Amino acid sequence: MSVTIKDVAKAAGVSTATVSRVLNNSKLISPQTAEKVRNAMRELGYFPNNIARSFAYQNTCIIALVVDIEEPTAFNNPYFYQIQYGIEKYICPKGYYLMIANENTLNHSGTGFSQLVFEKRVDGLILPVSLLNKHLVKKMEDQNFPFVIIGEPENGYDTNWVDVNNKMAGEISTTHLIENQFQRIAFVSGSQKDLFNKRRLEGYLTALAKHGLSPDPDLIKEGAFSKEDGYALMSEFMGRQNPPDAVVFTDNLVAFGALSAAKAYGRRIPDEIGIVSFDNFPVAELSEPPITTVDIDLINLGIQAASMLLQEIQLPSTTKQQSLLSVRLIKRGTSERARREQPAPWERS
Amino acid sequence: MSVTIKDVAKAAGVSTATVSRVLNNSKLISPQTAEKVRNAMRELGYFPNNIARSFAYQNTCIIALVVDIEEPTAFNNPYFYQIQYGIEKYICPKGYYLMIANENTLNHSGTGFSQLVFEKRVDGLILPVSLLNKHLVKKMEDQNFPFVIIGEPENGYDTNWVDVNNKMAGEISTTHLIENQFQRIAFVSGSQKDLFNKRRLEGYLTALAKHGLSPDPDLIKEGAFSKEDGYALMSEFMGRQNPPDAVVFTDNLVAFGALSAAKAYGRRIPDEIGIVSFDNFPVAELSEPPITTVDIDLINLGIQAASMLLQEIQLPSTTKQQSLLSVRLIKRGTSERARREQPAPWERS
DNA sequence: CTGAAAGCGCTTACAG
DNA sequence: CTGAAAGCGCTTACAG
Repeated sequence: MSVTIKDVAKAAGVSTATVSRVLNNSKLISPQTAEKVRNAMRELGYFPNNIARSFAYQNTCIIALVVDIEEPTAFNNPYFYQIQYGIEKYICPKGYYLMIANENTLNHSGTGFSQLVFEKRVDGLILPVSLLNKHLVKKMEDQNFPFVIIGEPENGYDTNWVDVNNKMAGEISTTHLIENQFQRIAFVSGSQKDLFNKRRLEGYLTALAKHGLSPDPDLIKEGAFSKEDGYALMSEFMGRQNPPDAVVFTDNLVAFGALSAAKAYGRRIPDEIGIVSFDNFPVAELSEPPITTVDIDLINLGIQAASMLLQEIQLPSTTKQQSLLSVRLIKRGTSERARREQPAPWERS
Repeated sequence: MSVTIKDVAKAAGVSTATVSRVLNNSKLISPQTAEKVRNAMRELGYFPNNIARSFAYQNTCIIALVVDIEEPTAFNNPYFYQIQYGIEKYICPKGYYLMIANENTLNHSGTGFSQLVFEKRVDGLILPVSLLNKHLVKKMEDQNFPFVIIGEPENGYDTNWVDVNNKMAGEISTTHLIENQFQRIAFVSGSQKDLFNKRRLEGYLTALAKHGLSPDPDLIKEGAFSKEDGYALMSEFMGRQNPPDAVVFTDNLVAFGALSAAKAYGRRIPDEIGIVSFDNFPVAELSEPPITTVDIDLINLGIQAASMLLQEIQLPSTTKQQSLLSVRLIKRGTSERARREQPAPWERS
């Protein structure tokens, strides 16, 4: 059907081995021969058949990102997609391609993502920690199959993983509020069953401790997931005898709802209530005032995961790697109190 | 290295052809033999090597979605990702896998996505209309390479494509405002160089015409892309002698900004100004009041594209298909005027 | 119903 | 520097 290495060999008057060597830029080939072969390729419109090449090498140069998405609300969270973008961006210039597999659909039609591994459809896997189950990992390790986990596993499980520094996120957000003279800082997270939320809480507690503030259990809440949860929680806070004067939220939408509540109750932001949240999307910049957030660079997280995986594919090692990415605070209107009415003369720009 | 069909054949005391037939559920095989072979597979822990299978069939059972994303703002738009989800969901149960290729990164490292085609890395392609250039399409057509375009091409270009019914979107949103007794309805879109914006405008004009309203050029604006654009435009509208009493926006964020402006100017929504927008994400539900939108089912768009592509792969045809998906209006607080103070008795629930 | 053999299009160790 | 040949692990037309 299409032009093969054989046709090129015949046209150039050389063997297929020589054509193959030209394809692979082998140093053994004389410039004249290479030239001749390349001309033949051009004339015939030859393209190497990657399927055959894969077969000879027994690899695919494909890695898969396994995701775990149930429609439709997951699309409000671009989490996986930024990671995906980072991965693709990193691997493409290195000659690798990205396959996307959704564990939910895979499971409906087979044995889940392990088929990708055992049938040699991909050279490596990046998967969220939520899909890490010991049975499967055991199998992959037995095969020396390269994989990287996104998200820190529980119990210091020894495997390749990358994560953002959630403790740092909790710490810098809290410290920022403390530096803005907030005194009673509450902490509102999702489920404390999730390790990343535990880490964030640790960071919050560390920041308080470093500044000699003692934590108040009444100010630590978990299980908030929606705008409505945020609204309800903030309302509850404001109804108290001794309410917090600032809140760290681990979720953007929750913070958005809380901000609405604070405004509805007539509180001035940030003078009377300070708010800091995590993640920069979707609403941090849209609210009035815009919300100070800990920005998490998920594109970079993807890049790190991909880099770790390709390294593992190219030179397998028994030593596992872990990588924790730092985060940075984007200061916006919900947290920065004016400390004096006028800047000092030397501070004017 | 790993277990092959040969090992299974030896263990089961049959030929490799027989093992292969069992793998493919051939009807020719006697139940007893099949049983024997399956047992051997189980004992040896055999998995078919998909690379070899691909090689024999000369296909990969992979299709690629080519996207066209530049970081980082594109992540605020989940457009591609919902489509991606729909595609994956459709193809996975049919034994196909999804590859993601970003034209931007591909171009940096080679000849763009055409390498996917010519090197036989994928069996088919789904690509956005923005990447349709005649040179490439010509090549793919010459090869009978299956592909589907997302988005209606200009000039009725004859190829397989899917799109949402943008004209319908423009029409139902405008009609909805008319039915709520709005009289001077403005239309604000992105660039009218984009066909989908032209189609939306057509729909708007059609709705006006059907209700005997004549369009006013002063009320038709293009080139709005951000929250800030929306704010500025709405402010400008409200400063006029004869301002619009409602606006159709083709972009969510623009509508969000416009809504802020209207509120800042003390207008009551929807009594004094009606607003309808397109797309349901990210802000339509978050604003106060929430914005009435035309919901575009991008997951379904992905499913339709995938379905069309697999059909093309499985039974190639010279006839091209086009598919236009209908849209529906989600009525929210920015458009529905109370027509009477009290519902009629028979309407009370 | 089953097997021997050719074939899918490359790569590469070996020989020269 | 180049070529003949074996090999990567399946599938399938052909013969029986």
